[in-house]
Amino acid sequence: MTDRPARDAGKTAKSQRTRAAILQAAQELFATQGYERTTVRDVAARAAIDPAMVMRYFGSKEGLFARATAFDLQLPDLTKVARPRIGETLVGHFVEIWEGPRSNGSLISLLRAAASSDDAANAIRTIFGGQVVPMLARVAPPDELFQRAGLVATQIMGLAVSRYILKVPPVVAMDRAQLVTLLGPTMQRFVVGKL
Amino acid sequence: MTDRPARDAGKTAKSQRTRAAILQAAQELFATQGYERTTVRDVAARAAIDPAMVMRYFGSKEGLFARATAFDLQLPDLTKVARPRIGETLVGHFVEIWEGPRSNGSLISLLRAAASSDDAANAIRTIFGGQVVPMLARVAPPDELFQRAGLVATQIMGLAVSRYILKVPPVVAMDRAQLVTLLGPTMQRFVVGKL
DNA sequence: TGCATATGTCAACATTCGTTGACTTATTCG
DNA sequence: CGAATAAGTCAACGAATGTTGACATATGCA
Repeated sequence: MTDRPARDAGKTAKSQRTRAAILQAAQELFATQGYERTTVRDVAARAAIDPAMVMRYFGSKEGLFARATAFDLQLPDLTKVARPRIGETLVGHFVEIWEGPRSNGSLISLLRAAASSDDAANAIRTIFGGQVVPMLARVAPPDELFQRAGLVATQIMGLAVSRYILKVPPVVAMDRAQLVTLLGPTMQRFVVGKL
Repeated sequence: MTDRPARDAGKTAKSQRTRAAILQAAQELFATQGYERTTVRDVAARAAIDPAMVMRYFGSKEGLFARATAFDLQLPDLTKVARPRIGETLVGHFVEIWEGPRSNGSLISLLRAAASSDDAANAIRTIFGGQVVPMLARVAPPDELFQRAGLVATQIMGLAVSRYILKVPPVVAMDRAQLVTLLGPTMQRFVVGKL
């Protein structure tokens, strides 16, 4: 016998494609409808596969959600950014993550889910603690680091909520350059300015 | 026959009490769990009444939600506030609404629900258009009114999301006075400052 | 008191959901 | 080729949900 211990693991190229299709459908639906309103059947229909395949590949709806919302912010090294432009850089980077070509709806999915799930909220806190705080630690005053990180969170999350979830008209109407110009100074103050 | 056209309308004092109990239970649950995860049975259990009573008094779960999230921001008249303190006043007012003694979880309920419901998101947009914009119109430059209202939205909603939904630790740790001090200047700039 | 109306209880409904297991088809490899 | 394994299909399950209607009880008025 061949020593293949694993059964039903996605090995072939074809399976990778359907797996990716499920993942993409899930990301789109989670991002636009949140966790509860997104059903396994909806995901399967959009991916044009059988609902049972979702279970085969991801174990459960929660497993699928965990995979669909795993991502890396790829935050910049702020020590390599001209100090007066840190605020603008940060705002631009987040908007790029949300709207840029490589964007999937991951962060927005998580944010939507966090509204009714402590697990999702905890995932966002982990991202902040593990990615945003370390980034700020390189340029912000150490004794105010967490406070400043919290302030950054309020502005960044507020932008995301207003623009992508609540869809507040004037916020939706702003283009990326405007967002950088208008929110950059606030961000600058939160990171390295006088509080 | 008596010409009473309506049947089963809450007329007696006793019914008003149970009606209020249902409403309070609903507000608490909607605020902490969001719309989807809050079941009619949960509300009934917390109010110590029968699930059928919820339907009798509010028609449907959606009807209950609509009643539980109807509220008035009671925003201040900014023309009576010293101009340099407008920002601090606004931040303090919102925190008071959210945490003060007369607070019910209405706004937070709506915010949670908006994550997965376009109707709820639209309700928040209506509140902004009907209450926040008119308030700002009395002190903000008219040609930038909507843009400034949008910026105010990003900061206020961001604070609410970070503090009450995501529960970002440093944001939760700040007391009201700190919030006013830290976010006041940003608010000030968004309302009457140089953009 | 006695009738009418409001208030509350109970059980059941139809539907939808996540999940499972048996089955069939396609693919790989000796 | 032909056996073994992966990929995909199908029908059904048990549980939970919003909602309904029949029924029982309490209350107010003539």
